[in-house]
Amino acid sequence: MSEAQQTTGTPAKAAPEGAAPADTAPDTPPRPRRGRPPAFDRAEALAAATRLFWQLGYDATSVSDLTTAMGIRPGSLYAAFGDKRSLFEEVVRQYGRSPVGAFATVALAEEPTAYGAFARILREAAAIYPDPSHPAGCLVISAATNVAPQDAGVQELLRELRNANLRTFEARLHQARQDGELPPDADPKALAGYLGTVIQGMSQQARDGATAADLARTAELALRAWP
Amino acid sequence: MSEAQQTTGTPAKAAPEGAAPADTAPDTPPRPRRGRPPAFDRAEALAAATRLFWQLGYDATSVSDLTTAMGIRPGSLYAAFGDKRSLFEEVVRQYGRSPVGAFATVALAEEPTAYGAFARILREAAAIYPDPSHPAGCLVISAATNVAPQDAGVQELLRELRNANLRTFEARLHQARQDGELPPDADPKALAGYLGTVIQGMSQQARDGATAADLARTAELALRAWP
DNA sequence: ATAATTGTTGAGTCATCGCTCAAGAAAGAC
DNA sequence: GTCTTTCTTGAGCGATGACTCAACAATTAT
Repeated sequence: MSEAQQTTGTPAKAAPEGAAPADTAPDTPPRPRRGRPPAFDRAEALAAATRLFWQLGYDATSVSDLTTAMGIRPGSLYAAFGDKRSLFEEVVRQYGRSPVGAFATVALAEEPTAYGAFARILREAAAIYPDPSHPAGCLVISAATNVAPQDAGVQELLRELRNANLRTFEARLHQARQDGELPPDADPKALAGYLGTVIQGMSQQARDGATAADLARTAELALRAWP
Repeated sequence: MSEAQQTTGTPAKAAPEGAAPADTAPDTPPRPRRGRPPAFDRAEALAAATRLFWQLGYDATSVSDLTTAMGIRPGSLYAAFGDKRSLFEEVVRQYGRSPVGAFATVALAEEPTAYGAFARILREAAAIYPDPSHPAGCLVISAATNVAPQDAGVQELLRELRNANLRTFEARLHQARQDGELPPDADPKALAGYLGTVIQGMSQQARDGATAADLARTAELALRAWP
């Protein structure tokens, strides 16, 4: 929810409008803009930045890396995205709306039972995390684990997203207990913590070279703990 | 096993003898050294470096951070430990010999059954990872997840340690199946991957604020998947 | 046309990075 | 004592970090 916020004391002129206040228009309305048009595709540049942050993490990705991968000069980057931190936040927002970043939310919304939802989440994680079409693992889990103290806010941002996911898991499991899908002595918070632990572990395993088959076996074993 | 190795092309003069070729003498033999004695306690300095790397990770820990925490000047650090990379490798070696870093190896050596060993490992991880007497989680798991490309070797070092642990797990489980402790259709590699996944996830959870009680419940749930 | 607006460019800012080195200080050897 | 060895010190190295800015280019508005 938090917006841009400059690191230095400059009077905040960056991040003109981007994709945040899209209101009710989901796609770019063909309104002709005023000045010189951008020479690069904003979505493509954002995707390139996403790949870099996903693979290297926030701190290890330099602005020089970013401008090279995005095919633009620093001035364009700062004019279009604010600063490095704002760019990262936009990357995280977009990742959360992408299929790869939202598969858990989608499964929770679509599956009628809690078991069905979490079984699907674990099995899809096993397929998605090692998928070679993108960097291994989950960006939210692994892109800001080692950060310098001055970038602690970035670490906190992702940590809060992870813990919010845990609370969503817990709420769904609480509902399942009320529905009688889980026994009355089941512990929603404990089960949510366990499932979150397995998911985060699977992301790390994928980054360490585990294959989709490896993770699929892990997912099936993990599901045997279901009450 | 690899020793020092300079990053730049200088003819390698660093890391005089440190603690590596300790031969058969486990403690420092009281042999009086020749020149000016060091003005700092090497073990204490190493412990301070360990805390920093453990908390921030390799890249996010600067040499300036290190010298401040260790109470020495850069020249002393480089004379005593080689370069930043060698210092980190020594930190990792010492961590692997410490109680906190070796609890899994100890449990595997001491427990007669595989189940006993892995149940103890999960329960001890639940107690150790969030212990406030040191940084949260496991240094080997979390100290080199986001590293710049030029430090990829550090990432590879810890990754290899993690994968070696997985192979140790797998060997112990293979033995358990041969002993009849596990059913003939049990899959040692899959089970090792699952247990490693849970352990790595618990480390991340501890870094995200999970308490010892939280992780203890996770450990018990994880053990329910045992064949 | 001219003005206003927006984007790009390339050179450049200051801070910090890992790291080095000559000079001096503290010990044992002689 | 003097010599040799080892460690500490403080200044400083080149490279890279995130970031800025004046000048120019490309578009719409009038």
